[in-house]
Amino acid sequence: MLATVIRTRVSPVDSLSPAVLAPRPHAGGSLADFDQIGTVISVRRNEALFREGDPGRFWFRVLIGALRSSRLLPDGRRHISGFTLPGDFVGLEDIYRFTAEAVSNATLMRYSRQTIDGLVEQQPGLGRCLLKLVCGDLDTAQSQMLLLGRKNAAEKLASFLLTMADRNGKADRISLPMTRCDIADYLGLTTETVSRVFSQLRSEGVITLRASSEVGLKNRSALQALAAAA
Amino acid sequence: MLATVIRTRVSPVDSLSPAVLAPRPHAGGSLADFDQIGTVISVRRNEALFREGDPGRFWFRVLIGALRSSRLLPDGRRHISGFTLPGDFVGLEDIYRFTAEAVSNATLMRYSRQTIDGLVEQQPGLGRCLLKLVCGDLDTAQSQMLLLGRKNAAEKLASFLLTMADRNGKADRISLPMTRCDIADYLGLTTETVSRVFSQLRSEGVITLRASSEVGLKNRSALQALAAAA
DNA sequence: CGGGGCGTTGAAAAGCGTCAACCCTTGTGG
DNA sequence: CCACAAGGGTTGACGCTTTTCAACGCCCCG
Repeated sequence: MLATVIRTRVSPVDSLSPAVLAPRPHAGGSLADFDQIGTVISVRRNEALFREGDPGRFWFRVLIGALRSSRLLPDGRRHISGFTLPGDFVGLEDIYRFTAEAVSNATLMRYSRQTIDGLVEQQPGLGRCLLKLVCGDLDTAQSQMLLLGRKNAAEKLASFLLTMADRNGKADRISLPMTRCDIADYLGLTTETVSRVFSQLRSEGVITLRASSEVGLKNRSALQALAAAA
Repeated sequence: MLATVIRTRVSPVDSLSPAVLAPRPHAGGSLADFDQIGTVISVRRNEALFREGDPGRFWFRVLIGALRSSRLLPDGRRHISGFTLPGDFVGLEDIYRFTAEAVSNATLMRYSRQTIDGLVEQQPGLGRCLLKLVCGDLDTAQSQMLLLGRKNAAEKLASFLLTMADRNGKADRISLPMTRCDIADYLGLTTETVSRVFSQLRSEGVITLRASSEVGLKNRSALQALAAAA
């Protein structure tokens, strides 16, 4: 096991773009209050932020980089329930229900759960914000269940690429921080199948791949047709 | 489209067992306050309580019967994100994210969202209760994603049967209110595969089937071994 | 008595997984 | 500076699980 998975460093917070630090649109304004009470920390690629079953003493928000939230079956099969990207929160539970690891070197804000509970006690609007955040996560989870249970490999990858593009500022080129294996464990596929569908989409001219992690969306409507609903 | 999906009837609430009306163990005591402000309604099998995209004006709790929450792809493929059984809540969103229909004739408590918001405003503990409820739903959803993405048909059905038995009071015989098709759409399978796995488990002596909806758990540890983690 | 919904079973097909080989990049140590 | 190892990615061949398509039985209700 890793000895110390969380290491505190001096904050590079001044170099962050304001857009990243601003609350997410649907989160409501009050979340900005949290910026006062957080600590900036860093985690390195593949380090765990917390593990399934740990007491949930902190809440986190990604500033730079990306996290993955995963669960394991006893025989080692893994599923990734989500990726946490800049601006997103993770870890609002009494006891963590999954393991959170860094997909790439990442910089985070860490909020003490006690402090948050205190703030919520004072400002009831903040509680509504948290409730909305978790309801949004639930909505996302239900979309993902539809994907996992009812979409084929190409539809899964198309949905994934469109979602990543949207979260990445709706650009037509995305830089994927996670490996093919991470994507496979997120979509309920194997790395080989993910790789094959990437190749297939490229050969059809739907996407470009200048490097394996650099995806250009050449034909968005084709992707949307594949993704069907999302 | 159904003209009136919600019909109010005189309450048969006196006939309910106290266990059903009591708050769920992990929900905290304050939820009992809601019993004062609700209306008892009935829905008939296959009637919709609300539909994806409707404004979320009510919150519901099942007293008798069962509901299914489902989403559709444009071509008709369906996924059921969950079943709502006696004691469970459903519909805590600004805008409903899925369609809720009755799996069997059902009796529900209906709470106005406005009234709930007012109560939460007065009692901050209530907000924490709701947050915990939604976090629990998120936990369940993530387990289900692991199931959908990484378990095979037999493992899926074993997990499902054990979960249903637990929710049904941990008995060794369960009466399934939903059809094979509902189960299939919940587990990301087809009705044929569900039926085949039922037959296979019966032929292995793991379960009994006196009727297609009456399942006896003969060999719980075999089911648990199949379900692996859940 | 008849019809429709639901469930079961069989045979064939397809999609995805498994296994294996190979390439490329990166980083490490001699 | 180069050699080599390790991790990630791609591609091919093959096989298995699940889906698809079809037929049929059962039960309930009109």
